[in-house]
Amino acid sequence: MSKHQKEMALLKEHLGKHQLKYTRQRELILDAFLKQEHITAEELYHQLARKDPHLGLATIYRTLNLFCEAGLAQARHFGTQTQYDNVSHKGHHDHLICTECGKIVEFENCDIERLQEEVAARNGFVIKTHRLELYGLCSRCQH
Amino acid sequence: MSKHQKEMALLKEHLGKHQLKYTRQRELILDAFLKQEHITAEELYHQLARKDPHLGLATIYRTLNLFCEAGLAQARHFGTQTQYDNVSHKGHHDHLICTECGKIVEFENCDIERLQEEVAARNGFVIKTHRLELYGLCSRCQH
DNA sequence: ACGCTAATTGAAATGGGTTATCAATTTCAA
DNA sequence: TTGAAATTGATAACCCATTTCAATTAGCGT
Ligand SMILES: [Mn+2]
Ligand SMILES: [Mn+2]
Ligand SMILES: [Zn+2]
Ligand SMILES: [Zn+2]
Repeated sequence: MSKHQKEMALLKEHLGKHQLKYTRQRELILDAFLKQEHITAEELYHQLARKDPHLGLATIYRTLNLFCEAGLAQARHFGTQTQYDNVSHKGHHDHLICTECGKIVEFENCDIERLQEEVAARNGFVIKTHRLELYGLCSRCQH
Repeated sequence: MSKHQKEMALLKEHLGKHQLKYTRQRELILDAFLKQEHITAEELYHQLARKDPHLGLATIYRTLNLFCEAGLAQARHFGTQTQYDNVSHKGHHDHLICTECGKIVEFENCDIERLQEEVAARNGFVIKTHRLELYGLCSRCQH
């Protein structure tokens, strides 16, 4: 029995509802994707090149977008590329980014998260996702 | 005396500090930019095409990036394009975005801003800018 | 005012990430 | 098993933004 029973079931449910097919490529990509917390299409492409050198980059993109629609993944534009977050990993975090050297620090702050919910509620919104990025200079680049 | 005395002074200060020049094009773009709350490079390009049909799009991009460095503007990737916010117009604000109907609510929350500073300080960063976007469903789209 | 040098410009080419196209292949329900 | 419909991989197209480069211009020292 596979380790990712639940996610595979979720995907197959989505496929069934939309007359989509469960292909060898989708299985391959799903397996690789679920091992990650978050990954880009290019990274996944290079990882999978070993298992199947003929797997196309377009298929990776198509499949990751499919995962988003099925609720398995969540796209997050980061810098120039798109990160696809594995929703089944619970580790939400935000980012501190040094505009000088590119250093990135991940952080989590539940007070901020709570205040975001309050702001949303005050405006009648229900938040599904969010992005918080702080740009500045790291300690090394301040001099 | 121009209406945008303060912003022009800020720009000229930045130019002086970096051996940059005050050109006809930069003056033209500054005037048009300061009339907006936020605008894309393409929009500005079309607006200014009437005043100077030879003004190049590359110059618009270069100048808007210059404005960002001088602190007059703030770039915000929104949808597929980049919005350049006029900092003097509204001051800083963040966004609540409905993923269903596209409704956008601007908000400001100084508690969140303060906590951001704390997170940054704890990691040795000095924040220059940030972006906070909350995606979800507005009250109308929740049904 | 003049001349020099470095910054700036416009037009066009280039870039990077993503999506569209399309003929060949594969899935899966009948 | 069969065949319509979905999928695939290779590649072209996209789109916004940046880079290139020769010609022009700004602005300092004289
Ligand atoms: Mn967060
Ligand atoms: Mn803010
Ligand atoms: Zn740094
Ligand atoms: Zn809505």
